[in-house]
Amino acid sequence: MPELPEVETTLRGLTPYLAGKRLSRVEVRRAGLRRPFPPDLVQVLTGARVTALSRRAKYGLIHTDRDQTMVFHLGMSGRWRIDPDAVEKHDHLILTTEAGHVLALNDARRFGSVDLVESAALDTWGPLAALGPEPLGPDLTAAHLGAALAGRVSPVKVLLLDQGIVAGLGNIYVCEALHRAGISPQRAGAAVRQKDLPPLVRAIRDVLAESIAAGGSTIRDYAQPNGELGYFAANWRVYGREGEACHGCGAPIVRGVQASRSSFWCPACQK
DNA sequence: CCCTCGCCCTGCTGGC
DNA sequence: TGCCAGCAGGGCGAGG
Repeated sequence: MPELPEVETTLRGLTPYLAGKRLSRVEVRRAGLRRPFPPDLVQVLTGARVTALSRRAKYGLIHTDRDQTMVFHLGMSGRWRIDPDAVEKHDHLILTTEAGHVLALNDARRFGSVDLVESAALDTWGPLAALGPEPLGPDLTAAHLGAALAGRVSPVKVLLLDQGIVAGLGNIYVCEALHRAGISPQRAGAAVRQKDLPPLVRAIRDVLAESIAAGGSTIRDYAQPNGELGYFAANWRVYGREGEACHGCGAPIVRGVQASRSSFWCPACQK
């Protein structure tokens, strides 16, 4: 499930193939994903040169020399396949570069998206404008988090999934960060104490940075046609571990549903 | 404004 | 072996 670290790893994998390169062919194989593809997608991208790649939250940005930026979201099952042996089911968009490399956007569940946005207006484009601070940047502070959680009755787990509070966290990394910080996902936002905030910020940063490092360590694999990513799964301490022993105290990890999504936590370590 | 819920979509898993 | 219900969940809109 692509969250911030997976999108970051994806962009690092794509950069050598796309940055500075001209797109010689753009093939759309279905009308769209979550939303229809922009009607002028092929026209705008064909012959365009990619000037840079970047990330905002879980969005990947492919900047071009045509004053338009292609913004993609991987949703639940999206991934880019690099130089695949053959076109596969769910390869919805295929870019070919001047150098002959093929990049296929594959998304079985089609929760992802592809948009074209005026490069000069990226910051004001709706989905990006509403985002909170980057968790690995300087703006995610204990003070910011404290202000965002203050007075909220929603569980801290649900609030951390809100992209307007912190941009880029998903279900897995929220569960992992809360475990590292010793905070129960069920605690109300308003019940997160001042002294809990710096450890929570640190936990968020640490788990994301460690996951990116793990993804980066398998970036060589990413460049293979099968496109498999290192998903950091071996390092999950609570996610998907219902009934297994907490690495910290040995108590069994429990699972609960919050806002229609699974939460995993250690009831002994997380209060 | 705050909060919850349901929808979208398909591959995988487990039960029978 | 085959069938099928249930589950996975990010973003977004509807409704209380």
